[in-house]
Amino acid sequence: MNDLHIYNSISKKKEKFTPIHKGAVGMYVCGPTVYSNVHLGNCRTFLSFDLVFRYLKHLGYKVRYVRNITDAGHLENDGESGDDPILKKARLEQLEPMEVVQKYTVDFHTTMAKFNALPPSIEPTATGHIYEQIHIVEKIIEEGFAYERNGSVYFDVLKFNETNDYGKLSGRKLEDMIANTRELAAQSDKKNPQDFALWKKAEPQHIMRWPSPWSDGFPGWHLECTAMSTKYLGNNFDIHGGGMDLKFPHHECEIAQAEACNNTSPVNYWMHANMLTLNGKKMSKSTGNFILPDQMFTGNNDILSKPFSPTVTKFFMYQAHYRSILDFSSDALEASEKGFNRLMEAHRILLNLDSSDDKSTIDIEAWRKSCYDAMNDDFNSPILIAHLFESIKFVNALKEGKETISKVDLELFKKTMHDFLFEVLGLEDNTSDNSQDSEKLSAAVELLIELRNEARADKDFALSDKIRDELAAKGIQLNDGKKGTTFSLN
RNA sequence: GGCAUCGUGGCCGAGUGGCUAGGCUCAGCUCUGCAAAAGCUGCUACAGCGGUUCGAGUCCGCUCGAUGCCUCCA
Repeated sequence: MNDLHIYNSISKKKEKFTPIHKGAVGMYVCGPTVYSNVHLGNCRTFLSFDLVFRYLKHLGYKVRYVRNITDAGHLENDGESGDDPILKKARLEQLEPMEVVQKYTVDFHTTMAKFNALPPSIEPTATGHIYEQIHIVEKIIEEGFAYERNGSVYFDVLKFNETNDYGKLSGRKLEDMIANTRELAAQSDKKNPQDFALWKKAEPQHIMRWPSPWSDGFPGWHLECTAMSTKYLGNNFDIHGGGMDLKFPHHECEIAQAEACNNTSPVNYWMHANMLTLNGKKMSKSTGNFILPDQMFTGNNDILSKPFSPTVTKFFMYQAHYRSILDFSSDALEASEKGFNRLMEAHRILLNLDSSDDKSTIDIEAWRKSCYDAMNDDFNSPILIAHLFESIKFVNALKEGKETISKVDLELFKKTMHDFLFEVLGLEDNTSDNSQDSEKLSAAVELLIELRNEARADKDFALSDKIRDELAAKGIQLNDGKKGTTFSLN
């Protein structure tokens, strides 16, 4: 079916992808914490995994894609006085915590829809899986890898590390971590600073709380992902993804929890998407160094020279590999937009091409293979896009009759282009919508083109240039070609 | 301080040790009444220093610089 290789963060190597169950893939991706609008950096990660999801499906796999919504309680810091960002926001906006969660979950969904990202197969919430999380804590205690203190339960990292390897994902050694611990005077219930909370007792003012065998409280941050991934995908599943910044401690803790609980390594392929930077620094909610998707789409921001559509933004992101840091700038986006428009124009020309020959003078099969080779090499979308650009040369040569193509090859060409542009990359050609309004506009502009051509025939260039320039000023550009004049909207 | 990643031509950005990535910009040409659009052609770079090798952007070492994680973050 394929020769897909995936870079596995835990082995730091590209490995041939072999799913646990033939023909099916289980994939879990850490979703957003819904206490504010998702910013563009958040979106990049989800779009990276949308590409993975789409390509796996395109290859014919039956994919169960689980992406959680974190709607409860992890703490801003691990100290006793930690604040839950959702609660904090609820106070700030004078809303019930679940109103905050609802508001930003909706925002997340509408934003991802604008990017034409596919919804996951299952989108579970932390608050919907309290029972499962409590159950895991009980099991970890039973296995002897957790202890209870004053109503809270902590994972015993040192104990775990005696029999397992804590730090194998992030490449850390526990002894180094201990050596580098800055002794913060905070009076903690933890035995060791490296331990992390599985269950936290709620302070009286903490609204989001659930009963448990240890206290009225809330689950630790890392726990929900273990609970929900294993519930829906099994104790051992194929792919776990997330942002690079979650590698440590979040994913490390997930491995520890799952191994402590189920005595098996939870994930076969760990994938980490790299950061989107702004001014050379990671986009981040807490530092304020970010741009919101809607600010991009409307142009309502101080960073960019003009608005950019969701599909252009996505195309820009896919021109870099998901494991590379990508810096965000107006120049880079404008370059992408021009390239994107050229690609879409070529695709429209391709759709109107006919086969006039039995023989092909271009090797579509080889080109098609190079597209798959690119994606099979750890989802290398920039290489794929380079090949798509290469095909523009074919399209133009065919259009001008410099090359020929057989009927079979032409169909294959069209299908391959369509598949990669729209199914795999999930782009949208929004430059040519066929709404009724655009048909009326088209009729009007066609009339002006006709009048202009009459003026040109009469050598009345003052008039013909006026029509051309005035339309251009309105964002309607006339394109004079050999076969007549067409127009495009800017 | 610890762990890790990265440093590619004017800009963005791929690169499995040996063959032109690609996009944007720019220049020339074709087309055009002139333009624009489109097309074609051109632009050989890999932070620095040393090493391995017949051969290194690609491997190793050092130096410089940047970033990420080590506290919530995609």
